[in-house]
Amino acid sequence: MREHVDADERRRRIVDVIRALGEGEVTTYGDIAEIAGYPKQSRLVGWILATADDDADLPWWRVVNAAGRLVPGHERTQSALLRAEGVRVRNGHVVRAVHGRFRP
DNA sequence: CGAGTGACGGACG
DNA sequence: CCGTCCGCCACTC
Repeated sequence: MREHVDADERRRRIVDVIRALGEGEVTTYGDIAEIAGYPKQSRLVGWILATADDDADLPWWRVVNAAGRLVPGHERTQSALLRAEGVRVRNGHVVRAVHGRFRP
């Protein structure tokens, strides 16, 4: 029982951090995990986003990996959404965000 | 219970 | 830039 609660807690905190991302703000999986209080657990963030419902109200397009690489299979959609917020994207990578922790 | 997998990351070659 | 290892969590077989 304890385990399930902890896992749910982690998921909840991470989702909250992602929801807090604003326009033009780009952050990495690793930073989200760290901000949520679970450093080094970037895979957990990726898993949560990958299994999240489409109507989960999560700005997934503002999350990229440490190299700035866009989500495999969603580059078109993601780059369009990011560019609409003023984020510079090139060759499937975020070159420069308006806000956020991501730094090339 | 162990191996494999994944929208990850960092160290190495 | 690519591939390999290892570490991390959750989940499937």
